[in-house]
Amino acid sequence: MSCFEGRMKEYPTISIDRYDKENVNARAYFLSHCHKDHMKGLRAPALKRRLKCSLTVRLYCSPVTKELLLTNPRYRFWENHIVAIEVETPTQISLIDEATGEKEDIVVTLLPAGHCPGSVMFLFEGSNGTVLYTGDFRLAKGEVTRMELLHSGSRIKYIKSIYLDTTFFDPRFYQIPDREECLKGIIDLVRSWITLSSYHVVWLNCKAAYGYEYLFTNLSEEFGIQVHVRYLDMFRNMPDILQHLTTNRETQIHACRHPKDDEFFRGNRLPCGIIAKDGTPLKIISIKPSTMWFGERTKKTNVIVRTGASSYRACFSFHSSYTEVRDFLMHISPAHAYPNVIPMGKTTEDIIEILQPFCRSNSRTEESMYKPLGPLKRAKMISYTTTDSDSEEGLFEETLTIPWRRKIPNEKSNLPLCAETTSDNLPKSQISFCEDTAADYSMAASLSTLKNFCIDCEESNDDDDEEEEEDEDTVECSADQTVNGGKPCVSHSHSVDSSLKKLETCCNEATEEITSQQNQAEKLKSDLDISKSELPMWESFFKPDPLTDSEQEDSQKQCVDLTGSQSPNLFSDTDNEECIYISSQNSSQSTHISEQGSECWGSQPDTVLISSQERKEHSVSAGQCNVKFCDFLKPQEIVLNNFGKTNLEGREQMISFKSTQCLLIEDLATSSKIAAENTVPVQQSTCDSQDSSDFEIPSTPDSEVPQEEQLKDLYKRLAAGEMVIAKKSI
DNA sequence: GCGATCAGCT
DNA sequence: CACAGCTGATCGC
Repeated sequence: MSCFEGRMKEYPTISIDRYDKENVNARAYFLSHCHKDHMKGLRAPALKRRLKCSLTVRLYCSPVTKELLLTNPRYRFWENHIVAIEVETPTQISLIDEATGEKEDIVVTLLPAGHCPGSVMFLFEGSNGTVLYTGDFRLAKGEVTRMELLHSGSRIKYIKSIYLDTTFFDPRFYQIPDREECLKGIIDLVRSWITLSSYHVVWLNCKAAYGYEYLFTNLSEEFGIQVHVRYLDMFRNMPDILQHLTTNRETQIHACRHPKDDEFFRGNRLPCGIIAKDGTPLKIISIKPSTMWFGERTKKTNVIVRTGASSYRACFSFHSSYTEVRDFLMHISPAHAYPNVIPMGKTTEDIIEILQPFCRSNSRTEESMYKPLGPLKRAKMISYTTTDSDSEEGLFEETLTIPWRRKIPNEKSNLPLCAETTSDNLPKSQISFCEDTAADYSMAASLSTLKNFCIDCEESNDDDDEEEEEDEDTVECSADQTVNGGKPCVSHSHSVDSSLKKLETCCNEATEEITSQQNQAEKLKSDLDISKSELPMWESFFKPDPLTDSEQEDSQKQCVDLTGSQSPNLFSDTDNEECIYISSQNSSQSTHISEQGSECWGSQPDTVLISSQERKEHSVSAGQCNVKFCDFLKPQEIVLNNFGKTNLEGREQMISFKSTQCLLIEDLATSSKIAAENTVPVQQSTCDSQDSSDFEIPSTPDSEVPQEEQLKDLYKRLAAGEMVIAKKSI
């Protein structure tokens, strides 16, 4: 939840995402997206009075946010005071003090934030410097490098301050599976259920908030079935979303709400109360998208976890993970960073301190001043337009001109369409977007988080939440795995020996991982055609601990039970490497939850883990993932290459702790002028060949890659809680 | 009656 | 769980 008070130090006469108290008197208001915690005071009497008295004050937001806001009758009074600004269109705004006539000009640019429909970041450029307010955001690693308007030429603009979404800037959320992986997990689960019969329906237990549209539209496209929701009036002018939703209850995918929907579900009824026409009871599973629930889990990182007889949790996040935020912040490298979200039990100062190492102006000035200033990666071979006349427009401002697969929902179909995969026809660019190399985590940051991480990844989860169902038993850490900052965790006791042993194992594994990354990075440099499957995966840190023999037996037994004789191997979880990966080749022919299985669920002992952990190349080749990133992300962010030069550079930089490159500090006046002149979307063509330069990895002069022994020593010292100080090698 | 705030819940 | 948002109780205007 946002704790941002509404005002930025640099531009205190404007208010963002807060409209109470002193914010009422702002010269201009900004709204990043339509979530209630960013709308505090937005319909309060004080603000209504202000609007009546003022001739100049306006609320600025994206066109989609304006639409969503004005659809709510309670906010309709804003109609004549709200100004929609096109995304990625630098726009000058005059901030006028109505009492004195004093005027200040500021250029604001809205940048897509990938949080929910209409969500944006605000980039402000004016006499007090360039500042970025991120609102809430979810951007994949590397995406920031492709945001042209954060760059000047090929270099990142000098950002004086960033006001940052720190919701998951916490090692517990070190890595969250990316959007397409989560989506794919859900799609696979939904497919496995609704294809059993027309009486099999899924209920998406989503909280009433904007942000799940991406899920609904993709499910709808995948299966050709509209998703039942209680209301859809807010999307009346957004055909892209509207066509995938329905208020007709006769569908197999529901996202409807009812105040007592959990009670309904327990009674095997949907919140909307729909029953089969012939009286046959519907067979319902619930899928609850969650992030924090998964953040607490350390043993399994599967994107889908069965939590009850017919209940599942699906990993789904509107916010960037720790590594995503870190990547974003490291690329921006602002002089100052302020958190918008303060976790319980922490103070703003605590978080500022954590953010400080990623800023330019910290004490280790020279080291931190060295910044690769990663060149802006431009989209290649993709064109898009703002004036596309087909029905794509409306929601996300701009539209890809390249076609993506589109299935028209079949409203009348009673039987679910087991959608055939057609991604083979897709240009690869559409599905290979935003793969991470995973090799580009910075060494130093990894080192600095290792200690926390080791502790974290072992943290206990005596999670006893979830439905009070008889077979409830999510497989979690056993007591002897518990380490918490060297102290026993509250819920479990354990021996110090076993803790140390675990820690040591963890560190050894980490060393191997880091060494592996080193080698891989070297290999990357020499072999640009390297297969991505060979890239080291930090996620392997999060791999489940090997199951005990009995657990394995249970797991296998359960898998067989559930799948019957159809495809027991699908459920093999014995190698502890990949959990259950359902390939596109066989998933359409074999279901992975059998009818028979479902009827036996009451006696099933453990959580069933489904899908996930597939390597990146799976998500590319499997072709099941019908992702329309453009729904949330600007087309220019879709690129064909994925090896993050910036991050590799950053990694190298951090390995060698060198500081050789100057910062480009932009002339503010020039910057403002450029911004003001660019009142149309910046679409400069990249005449210089980015194709090759994106893959060039210049080595830092005199850099020195640490040896394994050195790293081991570092880890030992980190594990022992010692302060590790990097030697400057110049 | 309405708004603000908080506890409780999901 | 602190995600985002509801409901209901209480208090003040």
